[in-house]
Amino acid sequence: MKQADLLTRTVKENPKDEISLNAKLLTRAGFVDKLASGIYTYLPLGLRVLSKIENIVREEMNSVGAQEILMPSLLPKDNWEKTGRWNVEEMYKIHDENLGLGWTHEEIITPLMKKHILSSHDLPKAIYQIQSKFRNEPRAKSGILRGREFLMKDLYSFHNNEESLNEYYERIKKAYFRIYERCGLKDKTYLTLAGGGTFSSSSHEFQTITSAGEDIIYICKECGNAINKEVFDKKCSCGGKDFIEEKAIEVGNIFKLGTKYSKVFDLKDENGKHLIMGCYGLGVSRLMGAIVEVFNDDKGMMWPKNVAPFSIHLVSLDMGDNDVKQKAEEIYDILQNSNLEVLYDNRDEKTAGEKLNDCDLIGIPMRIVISQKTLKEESVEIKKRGEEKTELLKIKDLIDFLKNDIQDI
RNA sequence: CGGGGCAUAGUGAAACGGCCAUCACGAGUCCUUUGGGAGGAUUUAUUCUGAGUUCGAAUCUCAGUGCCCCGACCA
Repeated sequence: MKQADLLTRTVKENPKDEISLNAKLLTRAGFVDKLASGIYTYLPLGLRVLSKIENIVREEMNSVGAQEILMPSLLPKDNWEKTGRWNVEEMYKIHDENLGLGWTHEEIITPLMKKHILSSHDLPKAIYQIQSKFRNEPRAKSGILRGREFLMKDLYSFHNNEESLNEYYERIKKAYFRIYERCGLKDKTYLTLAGGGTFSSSSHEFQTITSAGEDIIYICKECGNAINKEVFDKKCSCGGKDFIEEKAIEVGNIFKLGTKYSKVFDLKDENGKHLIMGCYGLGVSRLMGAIVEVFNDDKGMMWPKNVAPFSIHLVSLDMGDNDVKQKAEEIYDILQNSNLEVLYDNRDEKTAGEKLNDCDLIGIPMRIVISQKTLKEESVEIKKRGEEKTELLKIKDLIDFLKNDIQDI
């Protein structure tokens, strides 16, 4: 992608109407645009990140045998009245229609499964979707961390015995940790015991430590897992004695639903036994916000390699110099042909300072600068985001270097 | 939903009830510039909406709307 053609440009000033760090940085760098409170457009750079996270989630869900579908967002009233969740605050309703916007999908997936799970031979099954959810939040806040419209992965599993559900529940825990690891959040994310809420006796949250978080968790020094405040206040269980209190943002939540919904919609096996369900949510757009909150410095964002909008930011200074310009174009073509994702700053009217500051703000993991100075040495300058160190590298060695080192970025 | 704050150009800010609403950045055109936000010339507004007070309102009053923050809420 040539930066001169990119839809968005960066801005120097923080938006007046955003306080949260993720909103400030994402807005200044042109990743998102706020349309209304808690409602954001994902612009080209932002969408690239969102899609990468989405694909990581998708791959990990597929790896535990879950099958992807896409359910509607516009949902008829009947199903919701059966579960008593039509007149809840979360639900946006369409005036004069018996339709509401989906904020969760048990009411849809459960009756849907009646058509496809015909006997215990069809079990277990795990079905998920990645879809925009709508929630009438009493207070949207913190940029893309808590929105009224947001992207969420919701997975539902169906079983005819506890062992099967428990086994799948544990597999999902592992899959979730692989997702957080691939997003660079492994060291910051804790499995957290949560209260049963309205649904069930067993639920876990995945909490990422950040001061932007809304929740308080207590991390057990002995087992490395955490307990949320609600549970902690009730009983200091888990055996451990030493806890560390941290602010955290909930980036995932898994539940054992039991038969709550299968009973309402009469979803059962051939023996007339109601199926047992599990439910596993993960906020994709919230995860993106959490990553920004964790990885940044005073100059901008610092994307982990797997979710970065591009893996290389190629910057050409001295665009007035034809030799530099020509060489930069050449390098860009070579990188493109090597299937590397490159944002190429080919803007000729921008000063060096502006271009380099944009690199820091946008936060692509590796920066390659070519200028009169480097060209004299037949080299380019390599710098990783977040490191001060720069090194000159002969242009002829560039591709080999990237092939070997791109994994380490 | 309770409490607080804010609303002026694309963005960020300034302006005592009184002259043509000012400045910076951005953007457009022309010229010069290029290793950490460069210089000159020129262009860039329905002061959120509606009512009211006043000779006169960006400024005061009332109502509405929107946004942010704290709390409550929250698969």
